[in-house]
Amino acid sequence: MAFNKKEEFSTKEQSLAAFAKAISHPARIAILDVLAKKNECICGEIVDVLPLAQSTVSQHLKELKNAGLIDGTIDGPRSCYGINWKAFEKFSNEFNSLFNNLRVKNEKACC
Amino acid sequence: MAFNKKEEFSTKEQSLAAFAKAISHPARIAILDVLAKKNECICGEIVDVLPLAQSTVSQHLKELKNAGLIDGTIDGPRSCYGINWKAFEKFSNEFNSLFNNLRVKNEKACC
DNA sequence: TCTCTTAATCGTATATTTGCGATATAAGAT
DNA sequence: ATCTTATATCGCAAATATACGATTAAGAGA
Repeated sequence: MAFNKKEEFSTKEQSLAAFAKAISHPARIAILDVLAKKNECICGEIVDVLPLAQSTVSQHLKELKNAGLIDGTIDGPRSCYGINWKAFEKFSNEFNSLFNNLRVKNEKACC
Repeated sequence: MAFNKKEEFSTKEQSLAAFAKAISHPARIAILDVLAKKNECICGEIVDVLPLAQSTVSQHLKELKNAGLIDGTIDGPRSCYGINWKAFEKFSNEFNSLFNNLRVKNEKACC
């Protein structure tokens, strides 16, 4: 049981679900907000702003990184993060595609 | 530990995160797709289309319902589901607000 | 009434997520 | 060389999510 059946769905569905998952926690939305405001290159500043421990923030950053939404580069003793705008726009478009698709499909079915 | 710290974030962040969570599983995206295609009133048809057991589909439907994205009405021995387009548009707009907000904040920070 | 169909719910197993403290790592400062 | 600072990672605990089969509930039809 509890086998992972996610791969039985379409690639598009999986990709959208993965993106949604990446932003499915308020902490990660807050992180994106901080990164957008400061343009790039913030590290422990995020920890100061969020009500979470450093290790927890680090974990959330890792997830955003894995999802491709942010980039992280090591800059001396600290880490520099920034939004990957290219990936961000891609996802934003995919989202709107999904929304529009649902609307269009419904219009066709309706009348 | 593992205390839920979600409520320490802003209402907007929580609400967006909750919506993202609702569509963070391919099965739930697939369900929305089916509901859009058939306009409304589908029940066990979803089970036929998805590679999941009836009880699992029922659970996913419940989550979408809790998130407010779909409505379910009992129609005799069967259940009738449909997308709650009002809520859907609300979320769609909130999403685009988030995306635009991040873009604007970044432009200001940039130069 | 009894049966069939449809769907929700319960119980259970397993997997994943969330969170923290402690520890490791790595670069800069002293 | 050692100390400090910044972050990542490890190990753990608790909570949530995912999935299924079995059971329940409720209307439809014989």
